[in-house]
Amino acid sequence: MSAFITELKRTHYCGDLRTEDANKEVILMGWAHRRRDHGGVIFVDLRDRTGLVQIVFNPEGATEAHAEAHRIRSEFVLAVKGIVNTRPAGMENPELQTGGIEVIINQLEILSESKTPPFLLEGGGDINENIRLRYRYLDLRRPAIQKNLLLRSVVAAAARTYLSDSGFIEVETPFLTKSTPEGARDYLVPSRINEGTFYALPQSPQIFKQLLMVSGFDRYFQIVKCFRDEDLRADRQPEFTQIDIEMSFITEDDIIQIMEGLIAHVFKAGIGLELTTPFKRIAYRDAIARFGKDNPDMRFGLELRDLTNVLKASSFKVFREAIDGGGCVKAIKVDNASALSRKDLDGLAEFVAGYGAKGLAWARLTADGWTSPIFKFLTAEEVTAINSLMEAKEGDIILFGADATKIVHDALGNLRVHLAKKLNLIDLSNFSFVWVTEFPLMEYSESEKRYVSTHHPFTSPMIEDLPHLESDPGRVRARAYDLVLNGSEIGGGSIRIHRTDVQATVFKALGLDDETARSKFGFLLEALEFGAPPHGGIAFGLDRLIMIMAGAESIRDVIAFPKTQKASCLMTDAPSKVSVEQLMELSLKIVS
RNA sequence: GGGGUCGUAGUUAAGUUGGUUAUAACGCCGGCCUGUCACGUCGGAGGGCGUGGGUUCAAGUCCCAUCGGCCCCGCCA
Repeated sequence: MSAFITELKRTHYCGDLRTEDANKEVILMGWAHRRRDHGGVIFVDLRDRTGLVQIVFNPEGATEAHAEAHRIRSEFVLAVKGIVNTRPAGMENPELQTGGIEVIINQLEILSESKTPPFLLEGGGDINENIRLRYRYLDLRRPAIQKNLLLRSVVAAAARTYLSDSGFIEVETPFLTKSTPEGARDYLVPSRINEGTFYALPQSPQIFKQLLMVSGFDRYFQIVKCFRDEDLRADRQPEFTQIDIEMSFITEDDIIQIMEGLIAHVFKAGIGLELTTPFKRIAYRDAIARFGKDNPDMRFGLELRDLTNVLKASSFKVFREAIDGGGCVKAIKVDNASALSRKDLDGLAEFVAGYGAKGLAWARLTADGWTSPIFKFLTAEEVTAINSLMEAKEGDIILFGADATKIVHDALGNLRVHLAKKLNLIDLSNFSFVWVTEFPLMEYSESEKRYVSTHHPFTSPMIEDLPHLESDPGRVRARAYDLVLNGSEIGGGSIRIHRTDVQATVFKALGLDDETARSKFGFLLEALEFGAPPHGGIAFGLDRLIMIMAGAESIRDVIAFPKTQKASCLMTDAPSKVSVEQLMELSLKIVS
């Protein structure tokens, strides 16, 4: 039996050895990735986080080590001592970084044995995710995931360096804080000491970072967990990490410039890519008009074009009713779309139905003109006008959305992305950044029958729109900006309100009366009365940023211990029931 | 709350219009093999088809319910 305690001290990592290390005596520690027993000589691929190296047990020489090596199985933990050997000519493995050498072992200690792993660690990601998540610690041994977490660490470190060097101070804000009425659903934590009351986990440190500006810290940052009790998606987890930033005495342009520097810095550090700054900018209004979304993916065309004007007088009922009802008709054009079959077009109609569109009219341009189910409903002039507006030519397909404006934008905006993926129109090596600006300050919520903040209630209105704040709140634009990367929102922020009177007006427009505003945000309103500097900030979603940098398909692949779509952890089995005693301490009772 | 999809040996999958002892590959166990690197080779073990009902002479295949994974809508200031 092995001692399970070794006198050996590691001298090298497995993946670091090169031909220059030939003839050195090395001591390695790692996991047996794979074993090839030839009856005589035994090869083992030894793995640690740096990679693989082949170790060799020869029957002559180190007899004891060779005998012990027969016991080695997958994922056994080994300590080995041996001599780095340049591989015999023709025996190099170009697939391995260490493929030029191998280590001839003269001492082996099995530090830990392993049960047969429930899945192979070398395959791709094609193992059922429930198995991977249940044995997450084994899944995390896979090089692909390790690489993602390493990238994450490098990017976080680079962000800290850049921000520290730019005069930002890292301050921690509380996790046990106060529930706020606006925004996402809070995760609640019952207070034992104060019976019947609850803390909320922060959706973001928003208010605290503003208070730090009032305190005069001038530049703050924090790489911090945030919590939102909402349903999950491929790019959304209930707990996620933000790079949270706030600055005083600045304007939008100052923030944007410094943040472009930050993003460029972390891309260089993380994946060695030199980004070109400044990034593009687009007003919210134009983003919606051209791309149907406020997070436009600008790596490809397929832009939306507005046909409402030329179809105003159309007798085609579907267009007519959409326009008369205050909606619009828009279209996107697919160049040389012969690849799109009739069946594909039906599939696209089904796709847009998911966004509330009642149908998807289309027209295929052939040598003889339009092939289209709606051709007979349109006049020759209308067809000509559409062709001209769409700049359509033979072989193209035009796809129409006619409905309430929001539905048209939703349907076509998402269809645009769907088509680009389907038709491989996206250059995956491209990183396309764009700042989206001039967001509406608030939007009318049908469900709540009132205006709600587009970002949050502390966002400053644009000065020139201030006069409309009470008369026409929907018209007021915000001093807010989102950073969009490849169609994904990776960050967002704003210049905040630093004047009590403006804040009060905004609360009022949001339907928050004085009393409610005082009880929810009294401390902030009060703080604004004690000399608040003009300030603003931004927060980046670190998980999403890493996801895009790593080319990961799921946010779970860049988080060490993620939750499933039902917000549970398959490894720890959280959330779980607690004892009656625990509930009693908290004065809680489960009623359902 | 809703839509879609998946669940068959440890893993990944196949399983025809319901029909005898449920296939394969990899992995695992054992034998042989001194140069492989997804080693090779010979042999072997291993599941009753997520769970619970139902239809039927007969269910992995059909129906209902339920649990779980994934994708999406709603939701995510």
